[in-house]
Amino acid sequence: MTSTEKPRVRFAPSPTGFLHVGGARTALFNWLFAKHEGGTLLLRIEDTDVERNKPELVDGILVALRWLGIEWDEGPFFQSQRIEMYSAAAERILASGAGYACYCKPAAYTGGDAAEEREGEGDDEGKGTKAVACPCRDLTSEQRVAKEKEGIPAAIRFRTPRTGTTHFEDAVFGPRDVQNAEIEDFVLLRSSGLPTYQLSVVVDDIDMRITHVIRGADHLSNTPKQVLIYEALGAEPPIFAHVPLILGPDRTRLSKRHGATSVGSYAEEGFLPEAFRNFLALLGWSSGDDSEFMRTNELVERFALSGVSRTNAIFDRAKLEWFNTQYLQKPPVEELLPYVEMELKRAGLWKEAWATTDRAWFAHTVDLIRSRTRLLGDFIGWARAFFSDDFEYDPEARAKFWKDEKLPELMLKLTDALEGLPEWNHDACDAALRAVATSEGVKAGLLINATRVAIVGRAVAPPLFETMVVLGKDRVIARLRRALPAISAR
RNA sequence: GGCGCUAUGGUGCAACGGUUAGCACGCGGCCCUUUCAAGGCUGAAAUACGGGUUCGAUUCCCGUUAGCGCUACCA
Repeated sequence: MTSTEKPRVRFAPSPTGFLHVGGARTALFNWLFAKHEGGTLLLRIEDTDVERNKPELVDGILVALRWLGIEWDEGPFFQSQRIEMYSAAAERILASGAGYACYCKPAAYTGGDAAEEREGEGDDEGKGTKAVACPCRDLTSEQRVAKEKEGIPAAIRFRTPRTGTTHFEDAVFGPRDVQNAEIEDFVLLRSSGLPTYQLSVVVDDIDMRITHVIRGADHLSNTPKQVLIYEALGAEPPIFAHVPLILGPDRTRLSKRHGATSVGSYAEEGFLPEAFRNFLALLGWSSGDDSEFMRTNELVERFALSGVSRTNAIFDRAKLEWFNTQYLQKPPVEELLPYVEMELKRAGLWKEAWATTDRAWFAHTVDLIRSRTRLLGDFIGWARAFFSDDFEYDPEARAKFWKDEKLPELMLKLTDALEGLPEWNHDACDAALRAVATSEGVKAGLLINATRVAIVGRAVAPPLFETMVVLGKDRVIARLRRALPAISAR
């Protein structure tokens, strides 16, 4: 890469049906880096594994990326449609002598068992040895011809140098030198003709002129193999940036056991994309100072690979929720309106007027409610009564605030007093209620709390008088009268 | 097993040889108060362990331990 060139990065997930939070963070870092540098982000689907090569498994990833607001400039490209390139590259490596045909039968990986088996057998030898080369490495041409005649399908392996070291630069982990003796003769092209990850990733990154490979640290150990391929192909390796992994609360890799692990599930739960982004950005990266709440433009402005940490991070849902609360409450309400609209539509509560004639009311109401929300679902949850007359009284709220025996009588008086109000605003309601409390010799809080339950059905809600104004006189009076029997019944 | 990476409160990050080790989430308390939030103040809480190097180590080096990753004809 020449210094005048703008960086080109890529996000290259394999199709798993959904976007994992770890993948989302990798995508985010790539995106932030590209935006910050004025570079280009490509999306590439790594579907060379036939079992994962299903179109429907890609959709979930695209949907999740769009939800996150991560847009790519080129792609998506599908490796499954570029197969010829990989075999051509493998043939070139074979022809150059940097690779060789291997006729061994594939040793299928079976998880921990295989590893244990390998340990178990040959206790005396083989233990603690360096990477062993496949016997096919040194086949004579006659032997090779014989194998071919037998019709044994060949894979192409890389002929790793037995000596020397392989070097590469990692923007996060620094310069790295690995002993070639530690690197086995890995497979480039499977006997099926399909490439392995090591090959396809390099061929594509060369072809797509990728300048910075930003990916999970789980790829760090295999990077030397890829550098070897770059060299065999006569290409300059990119700069690597391996970002630490995201772990579950038990410090193991994030998985279903830890609950929600796909970004789609957070979208459904009512998290805001920007809150999720901000939270994710801080998992393994910091701006250098103590800034945490950073709007997206600030994230883009401040993002740098030098701020990426080398230690694995644990996904902390409580902090995610805190971020969501911040993003629900701090930005201008207008930004929130579309999300609330979607939520209301989902619950079948949406009225078109709120987008037109009553837009001001809608904005004001959302503004009032959001001061005590944590998730978007709260708007149709405890705040349902702001948007619908069809709501229920929370049993706990009733038990707590409709307990006083004088309440039926008091509430009737209060309702009448409110109904007689010539003006309906915060102060008028406030004064009317306090007047009743004073003349009846009770604390205003008694009436305030009882009224809140009557008009919104909940013990937890925004300040009462503002709520009354937003709901309007007619509704408040109607709801108070409707609640009277229930209050009497307690 | 081999190779590698990492190691600051429960969690996420600061401090990149000299600070009373800072911030945020979470937790406790107080203030505010009309419920609940938000906000303000405040408390408890950390340099994994052992050796070096240095006038001085969270910081540099070595070892130990622990966690994680890789070690597939998965990606």
